[in-house]
Amino acid sequence: MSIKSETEERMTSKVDMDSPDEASGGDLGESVPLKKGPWTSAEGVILVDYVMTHGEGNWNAVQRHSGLARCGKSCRLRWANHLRPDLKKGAFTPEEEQRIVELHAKMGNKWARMAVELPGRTDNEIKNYWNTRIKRRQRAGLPIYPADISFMASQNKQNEELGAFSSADAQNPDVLGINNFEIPAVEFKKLELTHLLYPPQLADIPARSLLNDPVSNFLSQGHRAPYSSTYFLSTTYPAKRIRGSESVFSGSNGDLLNSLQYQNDGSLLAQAQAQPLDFSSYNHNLTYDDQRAISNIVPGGHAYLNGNSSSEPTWAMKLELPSLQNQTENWGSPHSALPSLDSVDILIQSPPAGHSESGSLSPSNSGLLDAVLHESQTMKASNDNSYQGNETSGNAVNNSCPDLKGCDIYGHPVSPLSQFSASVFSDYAPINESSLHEFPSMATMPGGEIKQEIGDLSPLDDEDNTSNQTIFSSPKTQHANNHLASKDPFGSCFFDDCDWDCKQIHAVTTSSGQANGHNSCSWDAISAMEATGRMRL
DNA sequence: AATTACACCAACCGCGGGTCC
DNA sequence: GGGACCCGCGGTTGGTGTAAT
Repeated sequence: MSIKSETEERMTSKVDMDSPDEASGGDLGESVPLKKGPWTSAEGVILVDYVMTHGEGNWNAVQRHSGLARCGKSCRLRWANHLRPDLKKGAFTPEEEQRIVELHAKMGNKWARMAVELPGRTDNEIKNYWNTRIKRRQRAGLPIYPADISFMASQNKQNEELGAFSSADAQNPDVLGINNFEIPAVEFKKLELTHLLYPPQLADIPARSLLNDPVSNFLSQGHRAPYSSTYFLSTTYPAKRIRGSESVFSGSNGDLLNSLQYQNDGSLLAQAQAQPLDFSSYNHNLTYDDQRAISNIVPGGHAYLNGNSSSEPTWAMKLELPSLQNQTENWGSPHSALPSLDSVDILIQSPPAGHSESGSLSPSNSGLLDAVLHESQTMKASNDNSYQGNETSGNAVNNSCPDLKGCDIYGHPVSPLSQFSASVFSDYAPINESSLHEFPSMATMPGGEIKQEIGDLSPLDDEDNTSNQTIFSSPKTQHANNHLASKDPFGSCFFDDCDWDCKQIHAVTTSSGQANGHNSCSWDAISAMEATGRMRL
């Protein structure tokens, strides 16, 4: 267990100077040489302690306040990608992998936004996964997207080329914060026919997932973090600290636990940063054996996520609309950045004719307000089509797609993928011969020309995660739960370099105000780990 | 056993947007 | 209005582990 940390220490013994970029940040004028390279567990603990005390944000102040010789950017990255308590580590599940493919098809390389759709996953993880996947598929001579999703992707590309809205934005009402608007859904439904033509095939699944990957299996068997995208805001759209406020926390860290906001279903409504004391999601450095052992002890973990508190967050939260950066990219430039897969992706070059035939507002020829309205419509439509229910459309035949004419789309079960596909398709979905050339014949798709890359799935019900949430309720067992769960930010300390100083960790965590017993780095937990043989003291 | 190729991961870098002063 | 600062995103690089040869 400690091998990695020792290696890590050796690696990080080489200390580089900070980049000019960060050095120009202003607050770092103390000329303290900033360290680069891999983080040590000790640094991680310092950072965790800092965040627990001061909250997220103001990263450049970390060095100032904690003495951590890391630039703010590095701190933010470390926190966001590794130390954040809501991270879901381990291999992507097949469902997640498919979701990534879908998301990429509609969003392109918008990793952060994809991460919002994949609770517990970071943009970096997704990006790494995708890049690896691309390489693998290119080497294998496979298209980047499976046929069904490829079609979707091409549509998305087409939309972009037409200066249309990014459907990605429309897919994210939380981001827009206007999901309460009553705007008639006027689009997309006709495209539900896709689910008839393309049974939900898994996108390509890496070899490790096709194998009997214990981690994947573990995760796919329902051991998932009980997060839903409704509350998982990730670091992509965090509620920022109000500039100038020294701390976002009004009280002790104990208050933090009470300041979490939950929805009726028990899911956490407030931002992930509101729960900096839940370290139950850190299994980054655990081996599978570790995870298995832990899962045997504490199935599910995340005990206190299922808590119930209606109190308002006490930290300063600034609600903000999303940046229009992406929208404007899509609206303004007909040559806006395309998914980076252009060279290999299958593209559909279709005429813009019929673009506006739905009667929906088109941002391509209107101003911001129209754009917002358009997006609202899109959003509403996508909401109507997304995942729940088998609502079908009365006007679902896409006349612009000859191959799809006449498809009876009524009364068929709607797969999540298809629902998704429908939601991301716009009303213009023409397809030309070149694209059909590239695709396997649509007529043959359902039958099996498409390589079925993975067998039966057991789709996980994100809505049903609550069953895994509360396992232990007593404070004492909750200690163990929080820290023995497979995602424990202190796991790296426990498992990597326990020799470092568990007592120090304990001191750090308990001194940070977790008086209510939640999330403190309990010796109960350590003892429990010791009992499993997964930890040495 | 040694070498190579690949997969995976963590971290850095540059850039641009937003906010504050 | 403009500069400074902060933050986040996407691209890229480099290290490590592992399977294949």
